[in-house]
Amino acid sequence: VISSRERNARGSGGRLRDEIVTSALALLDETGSTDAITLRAVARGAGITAPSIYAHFADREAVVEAVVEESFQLLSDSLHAVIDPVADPVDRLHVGCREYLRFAAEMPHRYLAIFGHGWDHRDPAQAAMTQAEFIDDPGSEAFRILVDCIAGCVAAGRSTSTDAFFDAAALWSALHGYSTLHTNLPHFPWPDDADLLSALIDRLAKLTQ
Amino acid sequence: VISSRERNARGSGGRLRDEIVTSALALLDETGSTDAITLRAVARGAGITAPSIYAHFADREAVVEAVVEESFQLLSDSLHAVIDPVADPVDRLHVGCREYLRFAAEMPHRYLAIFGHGWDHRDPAQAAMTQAEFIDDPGSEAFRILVDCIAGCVAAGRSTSTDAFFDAAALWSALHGYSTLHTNLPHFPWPDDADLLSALIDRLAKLTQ
DNA sequence: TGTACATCAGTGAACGCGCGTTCACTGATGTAC
DNA sequence: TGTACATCAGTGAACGCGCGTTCACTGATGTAC
Repeated sequence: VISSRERNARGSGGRLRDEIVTSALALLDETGSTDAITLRAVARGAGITAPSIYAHFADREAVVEAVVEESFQLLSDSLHAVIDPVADPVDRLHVGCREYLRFAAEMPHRYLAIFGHGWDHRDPAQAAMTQAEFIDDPGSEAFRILVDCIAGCVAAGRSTSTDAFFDAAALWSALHGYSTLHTNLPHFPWPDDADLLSALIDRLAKLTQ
Repeated sequence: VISSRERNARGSGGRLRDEIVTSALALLDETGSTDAITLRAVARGAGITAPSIYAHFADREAVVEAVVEESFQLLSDSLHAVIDPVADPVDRLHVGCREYLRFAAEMPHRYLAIFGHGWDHRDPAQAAMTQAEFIDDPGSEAFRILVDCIAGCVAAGRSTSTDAFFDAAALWSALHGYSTLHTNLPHFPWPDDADLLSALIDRLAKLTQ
């Protein structure tokens, strides 16, 4: 909570906007639900009054959307930062998956905000996309990386996959399920993290040893 | 919404309790979040006034807990109903997993109420359990069935798994991830349902063809 | 250099709402005499 | 068989709360003359 703040300078349109998003992200991290992102709580955290938010966002929902978008961008950036485009494809796949799990484990609430409810961002109530459409969509960053890694393994003769999209969907499902179950059921006697991850990757990406 | 109702007879302690849980389940099914289970809305649905609920539940949280427990019981019962104990172990595994996905697809909100947030039911803030403790816990019904199916495949020489618990955890993660992603991202160009399920089972339970 | 003014970031009071929970109560029903 | 009474399922008003959103406003700051 910011107790006192100086009024922003004249042309500083974006500054308060960022502070609002930062405050909203903090609320999400603390409480674990986007429901906790109320305009009054966000304003409290940013050291302003609630009506000020309307200069930067249409309504409460727009603030939540910005939070989700920011979180998704952070996930994409994390994955890109960690994947060396010229490294061994099997290594790239392992490193990328490990980073994905790390993000989900360290920022579970942001991860759930992205994939846990809805995914209405992009297009509301529209028909399903084809695989080609989905791969070309700018919002599919994270999944595209996964498909590319598996295709790279196939090209290098390290995977027997005959359908990189299919196997990427299978692996993504497993990564997502492991992440969310691990977060929500900490009492479960989980096997060793690295062993389980390796098993999921090896078997679902059909890697050859 | 029940518009009119007769007063319950004298010794009918459980009747209103059941009607309250039914109303709460309907709210969950309609709105998709346990947050929608408010005492006033539950009462409206049951045709009573909100304070009447306190005769049967300590507070709002107790109602939500009852809803989650009821949902979990339904899942366990569905799995048991569908698994023939004397059938071919590979078939049992497939049938059980398919039923699991069916439950999650047809009652996505109940499924998420069970596994989506917390899992505090059982023991709050307690240490992780050992595998043996978890398997013996009466609340582990669904997972125990999965382990048993895989162990059955191994015993029949149809699986090369050397650690049924490990592989069950992997398969469960994948089933859970596929279920929740499928619910939350209907726009994603999912591969054929049966193909993906077969791939997950075959590879993660290490079935031999 | 000095002053009037337009701009605009942010305020503070107010609205109507649905909520969880409390409290004193009502009135039908089964039972004791 | 008739009547007084205890039981108890359920009511209705009220409380204080935090919420999203609106509205007229204030007051510091940059700019035009």
